[in-house]
Amino acid sequence: MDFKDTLIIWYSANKRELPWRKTKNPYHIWLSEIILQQTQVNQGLPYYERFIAQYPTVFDLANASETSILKLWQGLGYYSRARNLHTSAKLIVNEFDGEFPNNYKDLIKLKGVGDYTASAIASFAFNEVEAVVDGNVYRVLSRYFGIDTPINTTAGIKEFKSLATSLIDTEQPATFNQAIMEFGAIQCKPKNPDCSICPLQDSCVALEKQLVEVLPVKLKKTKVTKKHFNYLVFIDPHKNTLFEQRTKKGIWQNLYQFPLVESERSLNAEEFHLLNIDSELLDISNFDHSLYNEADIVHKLSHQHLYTKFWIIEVEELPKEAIPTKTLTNYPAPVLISDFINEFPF
DNA sequence: AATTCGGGGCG
DNA sequence: CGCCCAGAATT
Repeated sequence: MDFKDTLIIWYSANKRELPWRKTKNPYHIWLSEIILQQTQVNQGLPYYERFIAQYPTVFDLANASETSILKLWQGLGYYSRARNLHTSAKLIVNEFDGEFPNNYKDLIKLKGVGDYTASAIASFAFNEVEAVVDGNVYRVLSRYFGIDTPINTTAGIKEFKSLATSLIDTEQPATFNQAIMEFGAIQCKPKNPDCSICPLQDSCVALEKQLVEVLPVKLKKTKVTKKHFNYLVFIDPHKNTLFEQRTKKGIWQNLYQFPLVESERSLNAEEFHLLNIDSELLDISNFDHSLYNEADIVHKLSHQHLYTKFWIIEVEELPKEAIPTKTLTNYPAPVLISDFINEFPF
């Protein structure tokens, strides 16, 4: 029995029941694939259910505000996915009359849809013969064929896409793609796979050469940078506060936060008070403050560690764009901020 | 080709 | 602590 048949038989016996596998609706499949980018199934699942419930069609998503989409996305990370989702939904509605692109070539033109996602939608929704190559597929192929080409290089990307294309079951591309990914997620998993029960154990090069824990090869990523964040939590007598949108490009773009002052290092109260906090709308030359957290709250991201302090500043008056603290949870915010909002007794 | 984008889970 | 996750866009 060949590679594809073994995988498909294994899949039929071991697959999980997942909601996006029960539909051919390209919009729903698209939503699931964007949500699942760099995200484990268990983490993405509740977000998928909420998005389907709140935005049942591409028209609902296109007509929504970006802020409400980001709010529903809150906590999932990589927020450009949500912004691109909205951009592409509007394109599909306004330019394609709501007709979803139905082939790889057109799908990959959508913002946020690259080779993997275009292949996934094209095969799952439209039965196009296009091989998916995600993290699972890299692992399965590199191990089974004993390939040590680094997967995060141009050469590796080309080599594995070509190999996957040569292996796909052209009669059932959707099932093959699901099968190889599920196999990577459950059987040929990153750590401590149980090769003794693997249906491919007799022909797996990595198992034979004891390379299972070595493959796939991945070039090391860059080191993390450290930053020091000081959030200014103003509170006036009416329990209003300042909460503003991050408009700059970069991390957490278009999410909301308290006014932020970065510093070179962690500040104590005296050093903080000496900061020249400049604001046209706010005279805070003489304010009283207290420190919410004595020790820095360390928020760790893939390539940044954020050492954070929240400074509570009680003032008599705030500019008119101040909002009631009760409404803070209506806005999309980074986990770092929303955790504070949920914790702090306003 | 290298970097940037989040957050959570796991050994 | 480092690596991984149904990757893509930007530099």
